[in-house]
Amino acid sequence: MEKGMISVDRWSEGSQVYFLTHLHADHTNGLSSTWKRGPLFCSRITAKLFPFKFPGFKLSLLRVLEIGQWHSISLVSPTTGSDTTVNVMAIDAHHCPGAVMYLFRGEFGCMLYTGDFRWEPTNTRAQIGRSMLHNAIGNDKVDILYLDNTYCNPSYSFPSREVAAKQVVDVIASHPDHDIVIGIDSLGKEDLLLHIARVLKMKIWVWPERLQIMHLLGFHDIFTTKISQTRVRAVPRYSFSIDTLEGLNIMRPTIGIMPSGLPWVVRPLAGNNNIFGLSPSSFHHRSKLSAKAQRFACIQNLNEDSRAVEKYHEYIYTVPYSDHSCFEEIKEFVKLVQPTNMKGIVASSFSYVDPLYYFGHLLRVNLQSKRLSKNFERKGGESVEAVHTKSTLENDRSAEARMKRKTREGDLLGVHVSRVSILRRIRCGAKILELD
DNA sequence: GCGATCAGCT
DNA sequence: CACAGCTGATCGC
Repeated sequence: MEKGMISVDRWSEGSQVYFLTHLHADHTNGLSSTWKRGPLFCSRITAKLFPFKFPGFKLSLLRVLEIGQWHSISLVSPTTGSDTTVNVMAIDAHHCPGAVMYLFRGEFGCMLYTGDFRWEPTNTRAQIGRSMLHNAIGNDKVDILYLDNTYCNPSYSFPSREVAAKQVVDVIASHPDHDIVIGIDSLGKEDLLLHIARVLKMKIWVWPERLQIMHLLGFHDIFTTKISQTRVRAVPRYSFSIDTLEGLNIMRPTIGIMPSGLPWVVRPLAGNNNIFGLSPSSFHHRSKLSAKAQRFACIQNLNEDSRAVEKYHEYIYTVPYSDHSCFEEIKEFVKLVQPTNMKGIVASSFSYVDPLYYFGHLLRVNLQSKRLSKNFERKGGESVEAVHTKSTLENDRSAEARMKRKTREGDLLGVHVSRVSILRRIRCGAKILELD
C-alpha cells in the first residue's frame, strides 16, 4: 500500500497523522470510539467535546493544537522515505464551537484546508482570523486551498449572523403569546441562542444531551431542560417539521423558526402549495435560468444583501442564519489567500460547483492552472473531471473510482457542474501524499 | 450481542 | 433538493 502523510477530515487507512476540523457528523464519517490509526489533531474545544461524541476513545491519541501557534510534527516523507517536518497552524473558522482551519507547510509546499467556515466582513473573530492567517502565510504562497464551497454560487447571498440573530429576536418579540421552537443540530448556532437569551432576558430550553454540551462549552444558567421555565425551545432539527408544528398548535399557539442559509428548509407535505417565500419549486425554476441570467440575479442579490425572514408556512419562519460563508464571503476569502490552486471540499448532490468556475481568475498567476481554468470554462462538463483530477492531491484510487461511478455531468444553474447522483452529501476530506 | 454500514427520512 | 443528523434494518464477527 502506498504510504501517506496527512489526512484532514478523512479517516481511511494510510496516513501518519490525522486532523479533525470540527465535530459535525459529515466530517467524522469513519471515526469511531475504537479508532487506533494514529494521532488525531484538533482544537482544544473539539478535544473537550470529543469524549461526549466518542466515549471510550483512546485519549492518548488526541493532540491539541493551540489556535494561532505553529506546531512542528515529525513525519516520514512518502517520496524519499527520510524524516521530514511539517508545520501546522490552527485558525478559528468560526463555524461551530471548536471549528478550525489548518495551514500546513512541508515538503509538499504550503496548503490551507478551511474545513467549514464563516468569516463575515465585520465580525471581530473573523477579523482576528484574517490577520492571523495573513501573518501566518507571510511572504509564502498557498499552493493549494481546500475551500468550504458549500455556498459557492452567486445565488447564495445572506446577511451576517448578527443581522440574522436580530431578525430572529424580532420574530419572537412579535409573537409574545406564542411558544417558540427553533431547529438546531447537536453543535452550532450557540451564538444565536445566547443572543436571544440576552436580548429577551429569557432562558432557552434544550434537550438533555444538548444541555450537557452547553455546559461543556461553559454556558451555565442560560439553558434549561425544564419546560416550565421558558417559552423558547431549541429542538433537534430532525424533529422539526410541518407535521410537528401542526401537532404542537393543537395544544398551544406555537411558531417554528428555522435558521438556515438555504432558502428551503422544511420538507413540504405532499400537495402543499408553498405559497410563502421562496419555495423549492421556485428555486428550481430560478435554477434553470441561463448563466447570464444567473449572474444578473446575483447582482440583484448583492444589492439586497440581507435576505429577509420568510414565512414558509402558517407556523414556520425561515431566517437566513448560516454557519457557512455566503458567496461574497468565499470570494473575499479567496482574494485574501490568493492560492495557486484550489479545490472544493463539499460535493453536494444538488449543486456542486467547482470553485474554479467562479474564482479561477483570482488564482495566483500560474500557467498550468490558468490553462486548466480556461479549458474548464471553454469545454465545460468534459473538462470538469480533468480539473478535479489535476487539482487534487487525493490519490485514493478506489475512492476516485467510486466517485466516478457515482458522478455524472449535468448542466444545472446554467453552469457545468459535476452532479452526484446519490442522495447523500459527500465531504471529501483531503489526503496529502505528495506534491502534485 | 456488538459495531459498521446503509436505506430512509427529516 | 439537505447546512446535518436520527432511526432502524442488515451484515459480519
